[in-house]
Amino acid sequence: MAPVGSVAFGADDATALARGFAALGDPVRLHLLSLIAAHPDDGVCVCDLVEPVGRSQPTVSHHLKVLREAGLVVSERRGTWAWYRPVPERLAELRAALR
Amino acid sequence: MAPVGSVAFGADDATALARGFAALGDPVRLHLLSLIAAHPDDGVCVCDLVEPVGRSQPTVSHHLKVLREAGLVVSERRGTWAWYRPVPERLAELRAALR
DNA sequence: CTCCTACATCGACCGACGTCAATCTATCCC
DNA sequence: GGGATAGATTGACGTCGGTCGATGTAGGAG
Repeated sequence: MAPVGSVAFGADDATALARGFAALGDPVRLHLLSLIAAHPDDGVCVCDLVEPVGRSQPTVSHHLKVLREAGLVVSERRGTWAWYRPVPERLAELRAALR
Repeated sequence: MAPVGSVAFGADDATALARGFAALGDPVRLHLLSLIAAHPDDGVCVCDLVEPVGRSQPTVSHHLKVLREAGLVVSERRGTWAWYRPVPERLAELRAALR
């Protein structure tokens, strides 16, 4: 992925990157991501995310969807519960763009 | 600044970080920043930014203001023209948060 | 099958955002 | 001063995004 400092900067790259950064551009989502990234291996149950961020369950679900569609996290169903894990490659991708 | 993966994640930190990432969450601003960051030393004249991004002059001015208020760039007047330079420390700050 | 729980989706509200035309401000040149 | 140019600001418009209550869906327990 082309870094921000690159002279050549395609519109496609910009859109893809912007999508990722936009997902990080909300305090609640940043908080959610920090909670999820704190458990990279086993992941985190959604039931443990609602209370810490102080938002309603639908709102949390909405933000998780944004993070999912931005490729920053992945979800997995374990019985009744949904578990979320971070996608470190995507984080590295965005980090690499900030050079 | 606390990384995303940190357990302790203050609301203030989250807001400050989100502000920065939100500024990066738009293709036009990402494009502008890439053009500005391509000349870290002398900076770039606004007159050389309008045409490449394909937006009106007021729109470009608006996006530059967002980047400025997010701390990602600084502006300086040189006679009739305004020159913008990147703030690498701020970029590093955001990059460091993505760990 | 029925009830309960966990999570997603829907609908609505409202404020924020991207965009441009028009205008204002400041600087330069004559 | 007067005119020209660069850039910021304003105002308006349409869209997007965050939020919640209500509802839908799927799995577990009995």
